[in-house]
This record gives sequence, structure tokens and C-alpha cells, in this order.
Amino acid sequence: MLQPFFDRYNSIYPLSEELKNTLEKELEIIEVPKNYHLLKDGQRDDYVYVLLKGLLRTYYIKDDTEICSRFMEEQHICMSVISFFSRKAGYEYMETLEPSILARIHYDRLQFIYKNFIEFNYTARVMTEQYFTLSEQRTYLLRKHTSEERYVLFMQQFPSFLQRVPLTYIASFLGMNLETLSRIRNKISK
Amino acid sequence: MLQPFFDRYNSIYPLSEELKNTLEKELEIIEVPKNYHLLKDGQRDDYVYVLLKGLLRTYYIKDDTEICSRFMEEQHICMSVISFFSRKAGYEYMETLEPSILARIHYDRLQFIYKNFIEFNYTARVMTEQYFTLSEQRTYLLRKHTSEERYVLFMQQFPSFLQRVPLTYIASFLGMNLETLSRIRNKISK
DNA sequence: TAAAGTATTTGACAATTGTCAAATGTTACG
DNA sequence: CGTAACATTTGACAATTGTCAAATACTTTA
Repeated sequence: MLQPFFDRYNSIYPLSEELKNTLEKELEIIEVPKNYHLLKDGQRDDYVYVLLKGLLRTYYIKDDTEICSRFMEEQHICMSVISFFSRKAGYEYMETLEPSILARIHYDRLQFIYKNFIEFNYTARVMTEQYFTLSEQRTYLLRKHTSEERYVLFMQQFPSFLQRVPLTYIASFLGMNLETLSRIRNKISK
Repeated sequence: MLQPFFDRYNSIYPLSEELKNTLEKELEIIEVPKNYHLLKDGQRDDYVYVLLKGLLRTYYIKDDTEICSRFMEEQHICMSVISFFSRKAGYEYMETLEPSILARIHYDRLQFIYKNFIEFNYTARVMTEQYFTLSEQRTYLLRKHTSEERYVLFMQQFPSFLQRVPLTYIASFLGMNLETLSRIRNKISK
């Protein structure tokens, strides 16, 4: 089940047998239903997840309204970035949008591996760079584009989410409300 | 001149003499005037910089208008994230807003160090995590907040830029136009 | 220090997007 | 198969922000 993840890992920096065994031992597989909360507002995120099957979103609440900040699909590494890296309670929720299977590792165990398998940092650095790049692409979407442009960019950059994620969530991700998105879709389809 | 940077570095993971010497040898110090472009639209960013003195911004052009995406001050590591990490030409400009002194290293030399000083990846991983966190905080600003809220958050999160950066740039960073920002400042000061 | 250049503020009006209410469409399940 | 629950669309109107033009304030330099 973890093999695709190890393959990706190995393509960045050779993964030794010993490290692979350690990761297999430390990664805990959990299976959760749809709409299950892996993290809530005010909690510190102590785990990083590999999403093996399913779909996740992160969101936060502003004026009693949910604002989606990210969608994550299979083979992706998932966490609440600010909370996990800064070791503080955050404002983000992390929730499954489909029944999901995840591998997770606790922050402390991860640090143990970083210290004892120094080459593990090479791969982690590269992966962090990749997710940082993705994050900047999401942010670019939000800046100074019209509602319609944001939706078009979203379709281009993240076509797979369009099929799996309800419109309300996409609308809040794109910084507009559901009705506006609906009108834009209507306009574009003509 | 590089000592504060090395100190910061050393506090994350011990910096060996050999690595320190290598970094000192590889880092090239450049001194540039105000409004100097380190990177332009359509170019690939081949350097990562440490800003020793001065002030930078990154921006891009949308419909003939400049949109600031980031401000960077002393001791910070500066690059065009998407271009530098993905090795592709990007859309971003990187420009000094004050006369500046920077240390820079070429992408290829950096990779050389990553491969030959494997512990260098530990520090780089942690630093990438820190900048990723900062980037997510900037993005949080942009999502579903009113113009006034965005400005207040900016004042709280990045007070030092308020003194050094012209309002036009701050306005475009916050996704509003200059006149709107001016009215908000007026309203708040009452 | 005066003049030119740049930065910020103000006003009037237009365009875009949000809000609320209701209608319609779709899905899941007893 | 019908009903409830949920998702999406549509309409009327309000609020926010943008645009353009002009006035004022601040900086730089000859």
C-alpha cells in the first residue's frame, strides 16, 4: 500500500532498506469514514499524513462560514502547514470528503528519523520545496484575478478536484460565494 | 557580514568548519542600487539570495498593473519560489526597493553542496519549512477577509514593512487598489 | 529653497460581487 | 418508488470596491 509513496521517495534520493523498514514500522495506517475530522480548530497538528485512498480538505471558519484552504488527493502528503511546522495550535480543520485510508507519523517520531537518518532530510527538503511551490501556485490564483479568471485557473490547475469536490467548497476556496460561482459556470458553459 | 546568517544556520544544525568555508567560498556578495531588477518576467531564477542589507519585493504584471506578491527584508532568504524550485521560467519580477547588499549562490552550486554535505539538507529542510509557514500566513491574509481586515492583519503580521514600503505596493499586495487602501487608513486613524 | 517629480488623499460614479429568498435538481435510503 | 436531505441555480436588490479625474502633500535635487 505504501509502495507508490516509497517509489516517489526513492526517485528523489535512494531509500536504504534500513530507512524503509523504519518508515514502515513508524507509519501507522488508519481508515476513516467520510466527513471525519483529522484536526480541528484550536488543536495542534501532531501528525503528518500520507493520503493513500480518499480525498481531504483543509478549511477554517470565518464569521460562521467555512473557508476551504486546500484540497488533497491520493499519494499526497497532508498536514496543517502552519500548525505542524510551528508546533502551535492553529485555526485549521482537516476533514475527509470521502472514506479515506491514510498513513500517519507523529511529529516526534519524524524528528527522530530526521536526526538518525540524515539523508532522510534530502528527500524531505525536496518534497517540502515541491509542496511550497504548489502552495504558491494556489496563492497566485487568489491575487488580483476576477472571479471568472480564478475559476478558469482552478479548472486548469486542479481539474481532478472539479469532479470530486462539491461546488460550495470550491467557491469558498476561490474566495467567492456559491451563487457567484454558479453564475460563472453558467456563463462559461455558453 | 555573513555571520548573522551563519549564526541562524548554526542554531538549527551544527555548522561544520568545512561547510562554513565552502559556503563562504561559494556565496558571492553583490551590491546593487535601488530599483534594481534581480529577476524579470520570463527568466528562470538561477540564484537564491541572502539579503544582507536593503529591501526587496517580488511582483508580477497583470493587465498592465504590477501586483506585489512579497516583501523581504534583512537576513531573509530570497528567491522566486516557483521558478527556482521548478527550474522553469516564471512570471515574477524581483526588485530592490532600497540600495541593497546580497549574498547569492547559483542553483547548481547549491545542489553540489546538498549532495556533498548531506547534513546541509537538515538546515535547508527546516528553513524551507519556515518560509513555507510564512507563505501560508501571507495567503491566509488574502482569503475571505474584507479589505479593512486584510490591512489590519498586515499591520499586525508585517509591521516593519509599513514603514519602508510605499502604499501603492502594499495596496497591490493586499489585493485592493491604492484609493481603497487610502480610505481604509483614513477610517482607521479616526 | 523653488520647482519638478512622486506619493497620497478625496470625490463622484460605475461595476462587481454579496445577501437573502425561493425554485429547481439530484442523491440516498427506508 | 417516494420522500427527505442536500446541492445547485435563479432573481431582486444592497454593499463593497474599482475607476477616473483632480487636489493636496511630501521628497528630491539643481
